[in-house]
Amino acid sequence: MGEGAIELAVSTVIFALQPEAGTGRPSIRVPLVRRTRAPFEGGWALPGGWADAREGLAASARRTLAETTGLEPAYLEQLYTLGAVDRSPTGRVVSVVYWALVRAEEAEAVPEGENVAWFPAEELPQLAFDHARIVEYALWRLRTKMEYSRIAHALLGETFTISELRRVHEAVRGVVLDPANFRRHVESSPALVPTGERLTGGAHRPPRLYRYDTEVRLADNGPLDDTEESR
Amino acid sequence: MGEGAIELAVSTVIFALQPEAGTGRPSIRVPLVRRTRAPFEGGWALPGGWADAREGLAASARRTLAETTGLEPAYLEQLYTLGAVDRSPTGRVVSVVYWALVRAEEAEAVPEGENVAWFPAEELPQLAFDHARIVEYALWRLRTKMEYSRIAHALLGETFTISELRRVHEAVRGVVLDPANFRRHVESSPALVPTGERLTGGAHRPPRLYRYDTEVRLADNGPLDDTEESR
DNA sequence: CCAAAAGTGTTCGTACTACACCCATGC
DNA sequence: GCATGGGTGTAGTACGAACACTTTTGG
Repeated sequence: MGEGAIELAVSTVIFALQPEAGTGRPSIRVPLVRRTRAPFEGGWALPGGWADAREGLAASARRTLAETTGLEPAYLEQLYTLGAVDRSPTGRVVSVVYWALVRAEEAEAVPEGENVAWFPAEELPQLAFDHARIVEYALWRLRTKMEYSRIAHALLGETFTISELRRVHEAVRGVVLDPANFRRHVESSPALVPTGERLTGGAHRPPRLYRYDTEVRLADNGPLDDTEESR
Repeated sequence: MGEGAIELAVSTVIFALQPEAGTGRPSIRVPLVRRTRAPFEGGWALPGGWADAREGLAASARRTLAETTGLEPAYLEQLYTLGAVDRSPTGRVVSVVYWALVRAEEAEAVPEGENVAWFPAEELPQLAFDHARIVEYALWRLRTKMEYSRIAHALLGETFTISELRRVHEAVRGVVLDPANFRRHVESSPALVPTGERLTGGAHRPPRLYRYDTEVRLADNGPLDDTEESR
């Protein structure tokens, strides 16, 4: 036993919401980086890099993310570990994949260029390795988890209106939600606390602003929660 | 970058139902193996071993399982990848952990001895490394998933009665279920098909036997399903 | 016939859906 | 004052929990 021929990599699927060009409606976007080395040199791939023996896996994810895109996600969770024998043409690579959510404001700050660009999650270019399937899985996970947990707020700013929160759900889950029922649904959670402030400057009745109680965990990840993950 | 100092291991948490000694009610059991090497020599640990560069991760899980316990699980799914820097005293080890279900009949066939033994999932001995937390997480996952998927049948034989299925749910989820409502609930699934046979030999009215349609997937694992997993 | 599990029927409460309606603000 | 999104009220419905009741076997 004891085999040294396996290299360990870490990749992250990052999601952010950005207003669509035509309509102003938010849509899911994913940042990709251009590969500067073979294999797939010049092709698009998920941000990531090699795991470092001196740091935990989540720390590696955060570090490689910062190095390649400059992003520091509000939410980070392990997704899956891929280890098919033939997934890299250069040798045996096992990838621990994370998925992350960043707030719209922070996503803006990423300097788009030749090496980093945001793509609509539904219209990705050809991706290196098995990264296309990874993104697909991450998207499925995001959608599934948004239905039963409160991760949506990791895509928003510190405070937000109920409409903004609803539009996040609508964009991610691809549905249209009844404003009245949605309001009651999220207001029933004690984690959603009104700030007392209102959002002024809009064209109509100024909506109340809310924030999430940070004491309450975003999602129930079971006994393995807040270990090296979950921020 | 490119760091070779990380060793990659694979472990599996296996669950089976075995009738309790006192009452005849089924209870969740986990097989553990005795460590034959330092660190934690002589202590109990999860079955596993080193990943082999020539096989996929799930294949490594199946192989190490067969080598250490002789078991070939009916259900196998990736659980989590642990990679804290200090989780092994001998160096940096990253473990890809799987969880599995085996049928009661197959669990019987495992020769208990000095090196392998079944323990009630709630009363485990001191475990090596961070394996105690892993089992806790796997148990949480098993319970959560049993509520919304149909994995229960992986703990039963080819055919089974609705009562047997209900007792599996009761044992795993630790609840008492109404037989009438449970029946209606599972019968509403088209994947549960009556064989036409009845289980005779009991003391009372012979119940109908059912089996699961194997065409239907056990659980929705999203786009990453039936890759190298899910048998 | 009796005990006990198999299996059916019915009621009740809750939670979600749909939608009617009032409120408050900028223009 | 009117258009529009913010916010409240309410009736209809689907689904699960509780439980009474009938059926079928072995002893």
